[in-house]
Amino acid sequence: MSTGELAIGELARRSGCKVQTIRYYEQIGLITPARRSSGNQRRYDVRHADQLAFIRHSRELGFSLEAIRDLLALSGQPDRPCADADRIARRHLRDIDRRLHQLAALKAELERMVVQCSGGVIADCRVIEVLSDHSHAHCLSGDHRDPHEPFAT
Amino acid sequence: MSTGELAIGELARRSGCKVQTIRYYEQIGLITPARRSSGNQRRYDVRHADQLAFIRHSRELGFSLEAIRDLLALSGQPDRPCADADRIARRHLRDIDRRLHQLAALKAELERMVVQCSGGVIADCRVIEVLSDHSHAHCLSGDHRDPHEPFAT
DNA sequence: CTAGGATCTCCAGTCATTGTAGGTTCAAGG
DNA sequence: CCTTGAACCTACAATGACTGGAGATCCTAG
Repeated sequence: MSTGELAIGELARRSGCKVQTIRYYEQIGLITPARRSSGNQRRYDVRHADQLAFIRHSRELGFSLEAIRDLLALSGQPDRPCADADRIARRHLRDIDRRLHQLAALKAELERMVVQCSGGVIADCRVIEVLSDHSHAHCLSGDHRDPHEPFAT
Repeated sequence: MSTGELAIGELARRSGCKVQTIRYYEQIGLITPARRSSGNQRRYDVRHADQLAFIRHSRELGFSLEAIRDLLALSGQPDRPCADADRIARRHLRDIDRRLHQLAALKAELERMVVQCSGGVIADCRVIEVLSDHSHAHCLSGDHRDPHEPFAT
């Protein structure tokens, strides 16, 4: 097939998205549905590759799919003022900034914990002690993150 | 009731966890199950408040429930060496640090996007343009975050 | 005794995917 | 033409860490 059309696997390879993810994006209406082959397989063209590149880059920058949906709609209307896109980006920037401060505070506290750990037994361990501390007196800052924020480790 | 026992709502109020969250923690075996009243309601004592304080503080510091499970087990064995607790904390610190760098890079890119937006129309909007850029040529750093990381906005 | 707030269990939903099971299609090699 | 086997299809379950709701029960103050 050299019609210039891409199968989903090829699109996935080029865009860096997984096959499943592309199908998911179609399912939630984030991308326009693909044309189907006679055997019901998805066939894509270059517009889809661009859309996916846009989405992927936006995701890499931490935009939610909802924000990306707005941004995509915006990008399809070149004549409208860009205040909306700017507003979305600025709000996102504020969030990033807030998170950055939170993380910095957490890092400081963790570092103090770890540095002070004497390498002895649990009973004397600063790590456990700090975590156990009801009063949070060890914290330099009350700037703990919102418990709703998803995190890891 | 002045037996020193707490109902779940009182425990929630004191610990800052939501009632639902406490039940959830019990369900997944993170905290020891509460004694039940004759009418099947949960009754807590001070040990539970301590456990929850430990969990909450750990969550605030970004530890996962799995890490907290390990930490809790450790904290119950005061005679064992604290190397394990230290190792968990250090690994978490590395993660935080990595995330901090990623966020800083994202922030820089977003700031460039936003600053360059001329306030004109979408067609000239740098925000959209940067997001659309297939080549990622605008990025100062290739240090984009792992798309698996949960994020917002 | 009654009112109402607190609690109970069970289940569904969130977000952004990822993974699996079981079946179909496609393209190339024999 | 036929067979392989990789890639594709749909549909559904799972992840993590909760949150929220429905509908029933309990507890306590008045």
